[in-house]
Amino acid sequence: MSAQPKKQKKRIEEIRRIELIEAAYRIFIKDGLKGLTTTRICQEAGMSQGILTYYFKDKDEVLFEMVRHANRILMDDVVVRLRGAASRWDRIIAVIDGNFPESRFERNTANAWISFYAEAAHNERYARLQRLFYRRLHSNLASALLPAVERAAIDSFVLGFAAMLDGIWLRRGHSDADISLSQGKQLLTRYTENSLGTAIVDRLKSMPVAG
Amino acid sequence: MSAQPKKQKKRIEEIRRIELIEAAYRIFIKDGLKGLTTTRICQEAGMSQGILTYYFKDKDEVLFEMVRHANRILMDDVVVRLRGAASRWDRIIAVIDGNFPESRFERNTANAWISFYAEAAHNERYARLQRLFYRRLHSNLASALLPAVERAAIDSFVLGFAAMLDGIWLRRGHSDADISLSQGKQLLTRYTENSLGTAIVDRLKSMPVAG
DNA sequence: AGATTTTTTGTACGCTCTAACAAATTTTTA
DNA sequence: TAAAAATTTGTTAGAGCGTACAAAAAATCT
Repeated sequence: MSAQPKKQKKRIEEIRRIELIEAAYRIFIKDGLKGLTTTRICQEAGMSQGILTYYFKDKDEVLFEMVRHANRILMDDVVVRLRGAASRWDRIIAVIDGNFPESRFERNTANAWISFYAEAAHNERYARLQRLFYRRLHSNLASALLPAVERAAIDSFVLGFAAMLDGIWLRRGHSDADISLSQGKQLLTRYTENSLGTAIVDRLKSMPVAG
Repeated sequence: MSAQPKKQKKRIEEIRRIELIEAAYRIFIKDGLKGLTTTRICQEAGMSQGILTYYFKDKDEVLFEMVRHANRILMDDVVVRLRGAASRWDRIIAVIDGNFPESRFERNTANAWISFYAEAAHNERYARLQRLFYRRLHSNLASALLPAVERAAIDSFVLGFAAMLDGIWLRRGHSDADISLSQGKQLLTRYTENSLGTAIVDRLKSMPVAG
């Protein structure tokens, strides 16, 4: 067996896996975890049912990869914005804006993630992802605050920040009309300003990011 | 047909319905909506399977009544505290304390409600309940604020309040260790103080509730 | 009271959906 | 063209809901 076919095989396998993950993602956004059956995933991907367990151990593995995929889409947004941030305050705004992507802040996406949260209560793998997401948020915010705010205060601040963020998405799940993108951002920005106080906010605005 | 037997029938029917609803509630708190199968509900109630559709139209009706029952348990707490509130500020504290009942602020209960939120995305009856819950919260807070704060400001405040409240419960669903009861109350109290400002808070503290 | 009817309770079956697997078929590779 | 890989089709086993029906109990009637 030469290297060529082996590579080819690997390539096709990778392609199929990605196609299935993306198909699962589309269904996830449309109907949440509830709509995700093996049959529907394969159908959405334009393949026959049995193919799923050929490329994945089981359905759970697809869903797990799909959630990582879905999160990466959101996180890439944050990463790009963080790069463009000049001041430490801009970094916080980058986190806020990144967590409210124009094109994705809508009912279906919100509900999809809520269904993920609900599932995480019974699924340890999902729960671990959830913890990872939280640590990332904490780390992103801490990196903007750390020299100006002490650790304990940061922990408490992030706790409230995350709660407000999740709560806003939760409400968006009710209806697109209940809360708008700008209202969401405003609530989080105000929370941040109020929690930190004007003195620290002013300091953050004048502090460059380079360590 | 005399009135006596007819009355008797009504009574037994009501008893059985309540027994089933309470059984469903116990399972709901333990395992969320996911754990609620007809078989398990009847088993928990100490009855046989088929009984459920004799007293209810279908499973959905039991679940619907169960959610109302579950919400009433939480709301009674709020109502009692509201009665005991002397100042308008005390009414806000009553809403906060009532939404964090000592005995029920734990992982399982939180996750049960999250599973309800997830379901509401696809179930119009649940969605209507959700809206009702939100209106109640809005009304409770507005009745404490209305003379001192204008309508538009109240709407925005309640939006953030609800988001923070839901977000805190959501985090409690992750783990009992992530956030404590007192931390939760503190976050909401601080949010309220910061949003309204010390001037208004002071006014509310000195305003009696009697209209 | 004894028979008859109604109400209540318990059981069993059928239908649908789903995940996972196995066998058969097609396609690709050597 | 033979072997290997990729894909499809069909099967199996299990869970859950709802319904139909059987059994038991209670109420009513004569």
